[in-house]
Amino acid sequence: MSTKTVSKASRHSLVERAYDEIKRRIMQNLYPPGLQMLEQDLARTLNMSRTPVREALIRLEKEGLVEILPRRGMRVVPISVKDMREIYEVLTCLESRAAERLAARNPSEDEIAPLEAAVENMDQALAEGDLDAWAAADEHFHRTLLELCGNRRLAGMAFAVFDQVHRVRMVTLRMRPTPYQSSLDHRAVIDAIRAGDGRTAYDVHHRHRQQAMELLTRILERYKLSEL
Amino acid sequence: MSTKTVSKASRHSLVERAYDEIKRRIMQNLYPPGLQMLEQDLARTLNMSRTPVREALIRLEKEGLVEILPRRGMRVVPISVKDMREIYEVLTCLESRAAERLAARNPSEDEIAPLEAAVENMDQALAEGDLDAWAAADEHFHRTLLELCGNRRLAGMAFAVFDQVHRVRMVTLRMRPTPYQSSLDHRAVIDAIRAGDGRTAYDVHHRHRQQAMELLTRILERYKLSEL
DNA sequence: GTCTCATTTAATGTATACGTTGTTTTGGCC
DNA sequence: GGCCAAAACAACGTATACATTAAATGAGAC
Repeated sequence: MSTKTVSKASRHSLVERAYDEIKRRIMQNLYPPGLQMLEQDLARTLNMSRTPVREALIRLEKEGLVEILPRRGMRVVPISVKDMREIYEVLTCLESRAAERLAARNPSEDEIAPLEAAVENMDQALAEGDLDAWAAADEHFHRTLLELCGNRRLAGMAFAVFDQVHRVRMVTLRMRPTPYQSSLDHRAVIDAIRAGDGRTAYDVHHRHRQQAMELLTRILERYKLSEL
Repeated sequence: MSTKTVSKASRHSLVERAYDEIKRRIMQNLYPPGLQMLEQDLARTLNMSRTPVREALIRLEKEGLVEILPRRGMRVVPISVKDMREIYEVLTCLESRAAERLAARNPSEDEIAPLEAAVENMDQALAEGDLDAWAAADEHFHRTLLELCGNRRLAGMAFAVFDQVHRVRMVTLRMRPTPYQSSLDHRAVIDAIRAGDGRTAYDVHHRHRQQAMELLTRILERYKLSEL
């Protein structure tokens, strides 16, 4: 395998490619929870040597997506109900705080626009019965909220746990009742942000996340999905 | 450098040694903020090849202690006032939630004992005028609170940011007024935990962290410590 | 003197080599 | 047939090799 074969305009490093690709496969459930794979096999699959794969795996382990098993390669971390609750608890804290913070710093209408747009997309997707589009728009709202909050560390940490439950959200998407409530909640948060009312933004979003967690918990238990 | 030279009962891997050692040097300010160092030099210093050093650096970067500068090695991340506020904001959220959670799950007296002991040590250290011992005991209280809270992810994330400000706490330790208030706050949290009063535990600890942040901010600004 | 561009240099990013060690398999014994 | 020890194997952890490329250097024009 000559290094010249990498001709394809890859201004990205191999580590980055390995990282992106493995992460994508995990998030899209191509590498399902519990899957074990050797460094060698990953390297072969990705058409590179073990070195960049190892470095990508270390990053993914720190993000909680993967577990490095000495001498047995890596394992895709499965999410139990308990894990899910842990993650949502963290998300609840951090995102609510983000909403509060954003309200407190009185953002311009331009900054709020993407939030508004995301909620519009959620409603439209629901009207069209396109659950995948709804999920994408909802995720976009949450991510934007975090990006706007002005605390990079807080946002980064929330993103990490968000990615950990992405798969669970996708799998359970069609097991939950139609999520009409979400855009109502989000609009209420936006209103509070516009009004500069941090307290309300915090409370509304906090309740929103809390309820999402309870819902997911019930679904996982009802469908006996002990590990995802 | 033969691999057999590693005779010294090191059941730890080299990556682990590199990680621990570099982290220690950063936290103890032997590698001060802003310091740049090449992988080569680190490897030479630690008496190992670049491979384990690189892997350790990736971990440290994910923890926010170090920045990997492509082709220029690593840099010890300096903490600005803004960073400090970001970190304390995250700590405030997460730790308060930990306190609330711990109160809610009604811990046994055995579990509470280490918290109690930590506060005792803080008081004793203050009585003896031993600020370093006070800082250690205070840190111990905060860490124990997180360990007991029952949410591993929450605790892990809080630990990470806690480590990021450790250096700042140490440097400013002797610039702040004698911290008599801390043990009062901590005892109030313990009382609330004992009473199963999550709300109070949350509020008291939240205020405690918030005030610590304001104090640190003022100190950094007064002493013109723009980056630590 | 300084600005530009080619050349050189140095450190990296990645591949490969290799010894170590945990695991599996084999063969012998009961 | 089942169990245990020893050998074979496999994968890793680490070291090393090497091509790449960003940065530094220097020559030449103005």
